[in-house]
Amino acid sequence: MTIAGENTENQILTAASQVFILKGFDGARMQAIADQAGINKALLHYYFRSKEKLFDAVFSEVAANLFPAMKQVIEAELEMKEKITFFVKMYVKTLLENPFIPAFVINTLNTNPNRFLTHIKKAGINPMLLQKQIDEEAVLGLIRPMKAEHLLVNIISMCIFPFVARPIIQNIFEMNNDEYQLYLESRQTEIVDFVLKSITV
Amino acid sequence: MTIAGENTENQILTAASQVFILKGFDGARMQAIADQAGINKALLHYYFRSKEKLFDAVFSEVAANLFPAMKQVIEAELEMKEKITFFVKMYVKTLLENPFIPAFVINTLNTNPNRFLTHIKKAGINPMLLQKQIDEEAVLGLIRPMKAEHLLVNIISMCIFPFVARPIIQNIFEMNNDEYQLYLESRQTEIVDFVLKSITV
DNA sequence: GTCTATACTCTGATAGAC
DNA sequence: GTCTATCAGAGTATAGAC
Repeated sequence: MTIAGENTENQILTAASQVFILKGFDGARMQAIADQAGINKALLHYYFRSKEKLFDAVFSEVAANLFPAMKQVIEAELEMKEKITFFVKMYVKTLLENPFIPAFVINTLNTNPNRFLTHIKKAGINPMLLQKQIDEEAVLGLIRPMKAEHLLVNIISMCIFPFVARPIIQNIFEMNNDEYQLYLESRQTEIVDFVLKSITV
Repeated sequence: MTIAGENTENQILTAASQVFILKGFDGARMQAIADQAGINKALLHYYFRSKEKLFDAVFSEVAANLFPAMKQVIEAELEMKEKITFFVKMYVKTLLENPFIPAFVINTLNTNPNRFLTHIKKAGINPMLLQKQIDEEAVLGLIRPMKAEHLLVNIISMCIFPFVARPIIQNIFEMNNDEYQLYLESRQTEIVDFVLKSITV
């Protein structure tokens, strides 16, 4: 396989990511992807047989990067409060670098559930471990007792939502783009504060 | 205008809502809407000139019901903690009755931002009022000082997110559909608890 | 591997009969 | 108002030359 081939394949994947993420599967056009990659439509089909297959390749890659970092933090050897602090900062930082990923996943999830289901292997996150730690620290009086499925979802909700509902929030609070960027950054410490205050006994 | 006409128009709007909400603008097919309404495509164009206009009609209706109830609670004459309790319970209850609306709005927001922008009149929510109340109650020591744009977004995030990320959450925590329904219901009190504990001085 | 040209299907929209 | 039939354009996919 020639070097040119490798490059083209990556070019296509990069272009496809951008278009699919921005428009979703149904809104994306093969022509737009070809343009973005600086090639023609025929070549897309040469490398990936169909639009579906191309989407799968993109989605796999995106999905693959969704959980591992999360899992690593969740399973780290840290006290819960440190873990939360670390997790939120890392997670919001990642989102700031990939602000359109969450909406893309949510969109796929809801309008093309079948397409998503073929990619679900398993998140790989073990909520039992998290629950165990919460229980232990609750006994020690470090935090209050709580269900893992609420704590984790609460935290992730607050991290992600401002990225997917941006236009609405920006409208309600009348922020311009620069202000919203600052707002998103400020949420890192804000969410940590909010959560820690809530779980402190 | 005949009664039959009125009925047909409503039939179309109902069918169109269902299809658009499930598939998004790009994924929706006029044929699917016609089938759902029990009529043919031509009649869709007779009542609404184009797919875009039909979508606008649907989206207006959905968007119109998004904020008013919210606004009413936010501007009610209640102490902040009561207000939050009332708001969360009402809001999650509304979502349980319309579980696909949030994903639909988020999808439209992100893949067809222009389409959404034509509908933004103004949320009508005045965050200044909320901030004023927070400030006043903070002085009285009823709650801790906080920025309205964080408190409100935190609350709404936690209410909405489990509805748009359902498949992922359900997968991680290995819940079946019945369990997830119970989970969603349990979040009403869970979110209230979580927030009140956080904002208590 | 990459291109141009084209086949074929789907879909939004219209014409015209009833 | 409602239907059948059909058009025009867009979009995915393929054929075939280089």
